[in-house]
Amino acid sequence: MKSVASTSDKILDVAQSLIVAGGYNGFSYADISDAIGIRKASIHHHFPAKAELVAVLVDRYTMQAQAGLQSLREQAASPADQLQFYIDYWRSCIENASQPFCVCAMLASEMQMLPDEVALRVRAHFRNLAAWLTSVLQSGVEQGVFRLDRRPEEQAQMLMASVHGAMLSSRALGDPGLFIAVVGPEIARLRASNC
Amino acid sequence: MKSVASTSDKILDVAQSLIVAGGYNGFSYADISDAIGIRKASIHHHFPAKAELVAVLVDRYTMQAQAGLQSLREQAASPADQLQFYIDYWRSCIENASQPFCVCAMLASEMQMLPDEVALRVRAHFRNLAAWLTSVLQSGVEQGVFRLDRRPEEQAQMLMASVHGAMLSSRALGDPGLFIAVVGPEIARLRASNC
DNA sequence: GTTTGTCTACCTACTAGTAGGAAGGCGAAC
DNA sequence: GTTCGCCTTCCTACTAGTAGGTAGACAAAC
Repeated sequence: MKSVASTSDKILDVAQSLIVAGGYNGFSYADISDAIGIRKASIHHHFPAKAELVAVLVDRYTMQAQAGLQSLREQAASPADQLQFYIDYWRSCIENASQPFCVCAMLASEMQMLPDEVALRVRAHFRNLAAWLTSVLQSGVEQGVFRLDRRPEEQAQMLMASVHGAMLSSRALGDPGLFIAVVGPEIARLRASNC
Repeated sequence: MKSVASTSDKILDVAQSLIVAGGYNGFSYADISDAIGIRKASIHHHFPAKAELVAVLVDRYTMQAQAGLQSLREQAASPADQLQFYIDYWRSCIENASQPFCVCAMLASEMQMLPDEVALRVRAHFRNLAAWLTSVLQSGVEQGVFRLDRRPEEQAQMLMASVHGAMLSSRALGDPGLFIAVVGPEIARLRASNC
């Protein structure tokens, strides 16, 4: 329990923001070295190979995300609030530019050339997120706050795609507000579908 | 009017499929060299710098896309069919793996580290596509085949995000069928919103 | 006294890009 | 109708710089 982040955490932090910016091939050990003032060889001491570094990074990211989503499920009053908190999290990440893209979404776009150990973990994150969204939607239906016109699994996939697509449009068009303009109506529709 | 593709077209073709697979930093002149059996220096003769190659590639892609979308507008009977043809195009690209991702969507994810000349063109493609979708939705509303609960521009952004997000999920989960499973219901909803 | 973390110094392979020349097509001058 | 110069295309051979990764020394901490 140190007061400052450990070197390996600092390495992962920097690597993560570099991946968010430019993907797997968009950063090098030299970039990390420059950013935190440590020699390249020292990074290799903590993470012998690049694929391993990114695999550990994705593991950490997935665990953080799972923990965050799990606590959302436990703390937020209704499934509608849980969904709202989830997209609000990303809205703030994008609007204050602290993390304008999901690491796993970034890596997923490069799926075809990712080392296996990384690709498997990225795929797992997508499955986890889809499962979480499905479970939230399912609960919402049971509690009568959502009215879906598709099975919860399908609706969850649609929602996840919308979130990632909104991140991409937001980035492509350089308009942080576009994220919520796209995702907002999408979740509003789940609640208001009272035909 | 040659029977075979010119060298520069072959270079662009190969570069495009390499970008679709791994993005801007995911290919090199050596990769193209290997693929079409020409020396690296010869590629530099046609495209002196990498940024220029990709800029020309995006220009070509955008022009092809614009031409295709334009002819869709002119040929397909109703706006609903136009939309259906559009997503059917991508469905077949993804299912037969001929082009499992949009070049500009791929590049958009790397926006932050793209050379300006490329980034500007990618952004233009997003604007063009959004404008086309807006115009199709608008016509659909006027002809009474669509019933939107948002302004056409907003609905177009939502649809575009859905398409790109569906491509990403499809790739991340290695499930080509997921694309249509996500996008299909999304456009079905535009037609069936007869509350 | 071994483990941990960092360093300097190095390696090989690859990156984008350049210099300069050979081979051939083509139109004009003689 | 052949020679001339220009242009295009491709080549070999090279550059400077960067990629991921390694070997081994050193100091502090356990």
